[in-house]
Amino acid sequence: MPSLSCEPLRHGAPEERARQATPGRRLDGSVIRHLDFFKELDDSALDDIAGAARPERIPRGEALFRQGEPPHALFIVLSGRFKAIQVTPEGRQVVVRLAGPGDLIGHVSVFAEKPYPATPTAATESIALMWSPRTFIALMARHPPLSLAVVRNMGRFIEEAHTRLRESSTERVERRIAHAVLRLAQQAGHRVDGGVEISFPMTRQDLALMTGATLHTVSRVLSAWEQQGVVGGGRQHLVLRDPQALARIAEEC
Amino acid sequence: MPSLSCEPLRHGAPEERARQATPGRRLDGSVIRHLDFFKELDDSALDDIAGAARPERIPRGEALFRQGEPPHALFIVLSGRFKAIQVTPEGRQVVVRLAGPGDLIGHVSVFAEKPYPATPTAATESIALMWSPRTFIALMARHPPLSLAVVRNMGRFIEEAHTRLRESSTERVERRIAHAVLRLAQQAGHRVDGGVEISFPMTRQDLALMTGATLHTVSRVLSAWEQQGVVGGGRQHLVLRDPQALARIAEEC
DNA sequence: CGTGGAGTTGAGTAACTTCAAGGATCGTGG
DNA sequence: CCACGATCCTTGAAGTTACTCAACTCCACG
Repeated sequence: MPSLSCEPLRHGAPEERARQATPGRRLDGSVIRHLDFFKELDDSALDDIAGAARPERIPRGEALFRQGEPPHALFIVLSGRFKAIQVTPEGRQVVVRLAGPGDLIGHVSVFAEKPYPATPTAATESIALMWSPRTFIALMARHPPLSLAVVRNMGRFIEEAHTRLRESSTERVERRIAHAVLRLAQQAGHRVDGGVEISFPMTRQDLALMTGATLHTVSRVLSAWEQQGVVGGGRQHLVLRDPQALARIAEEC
Repeated sequence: MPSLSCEPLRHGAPEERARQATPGRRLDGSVIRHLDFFKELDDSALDDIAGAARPERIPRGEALFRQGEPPHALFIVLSGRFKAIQVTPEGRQVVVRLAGPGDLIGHVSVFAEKPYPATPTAATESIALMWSPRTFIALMARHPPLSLAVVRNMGRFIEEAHTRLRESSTERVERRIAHAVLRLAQQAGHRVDGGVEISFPMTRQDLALMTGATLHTVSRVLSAWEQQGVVGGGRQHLVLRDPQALARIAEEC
């Protein structure tokens, strides 16, 4: 791992965390039953798992935790969206990941017993469940299917990382952006008349951070696409008008 | 996932696999006890795990399996080195990973139940243990610490992927190469007089595939470093003469 | 109605790639 | 032992992509 010596990390705005933990009674399995992640688990396991969790509401713009902190918890997203931003020692940023309902956050650090590698910020108001490392590991030992679910989830995770890695080293910017937009549409798009809309605020800057391009290049590319009627929308708002055309741009032989 | 429609994948040379499975008796825990990966497991568990495995000897240049195949097994490296090469739909290659003793191979696909995403080729003569998916999943259920070990291992995996992802989108080629070489030295270097030697054949081409650069650029960069006395060696052979200098190149603010 | 975040667009340029040609090193078979 | 083909490596020159720098517009929101 590269040292952090070069420059003190800046962790975005220094706002205080004032998250709201819903107080009171233990949760039951019903809050997580619908999530794909838990589909192999039976009701009593679900109750056990949910019962050990603490729910948190995270307002837009707030972070679940911050890069560099020791991993004190792991989370699963119930609703909303997070973008995980990693800051390099030189102060550059990268969006390493987007997470939506059913995605685990922080598990990698918890299992590896290493500091969180990125800061996951709520892109929209979100709700997540939280467990302490020990609690969760105990749950895994108690419910083997949970282990398997974690492993499967991490597998998908790795696949995505490798896909992006491959893209970023073999593909030109325009294509990378096309892939990123298609992935976004798949993960977080909903149909509207005349296209698929990305259902959370997405700036050119974000797209740039996701593709390893600059804000400027992304803007130029999107402008060109807009003229061709491939995408639409403006200001933190993206609509895919012609997915086929975009797919062609992404895959062109 | 991008479709594979563009062009039929070429899988390198069409040599037949003539691997040698050591025949005969069940293995016992002694073959895996020394591996870091298994350090949380007790002797009876180790015997159980090793006993269910089949050892394979893989000569240099042979593949453990091929990209696109359904995952019929997962492996752990006992000795040797593999490089996992992914071929893009357009026919470009990327080295997504290097694996040495104690590393799992194929687990991601097995758990995700998706085709293998890359072809791991032995960079030197290697020995690996093999399990069928069902066997291994049963072992995990039987030995919770094994699950945990898998999860931890995948965690490190993800971290590395993210590090590379970040590097490849924020760093210039020279630095990416510096990081790659440092990582190599760390993972597979041994001290020799006047430096650290990478202990398996490593071509400029490989380095290029690992960093998303071209063979030519890598060659130029290494030539420059050689003149400065930072690295040495030739033809598939790399010696780090001045790790400090390289670290400076890699981290420079 | 002004302020700031978000986006656009142009001009210049650096970093890499591509193209091209040739040199070094290895293994193999005569 | 030497010639050979196959890899691997080097280096120059030309060409491109996408970045940097810079100025400007648009819009939302207080």
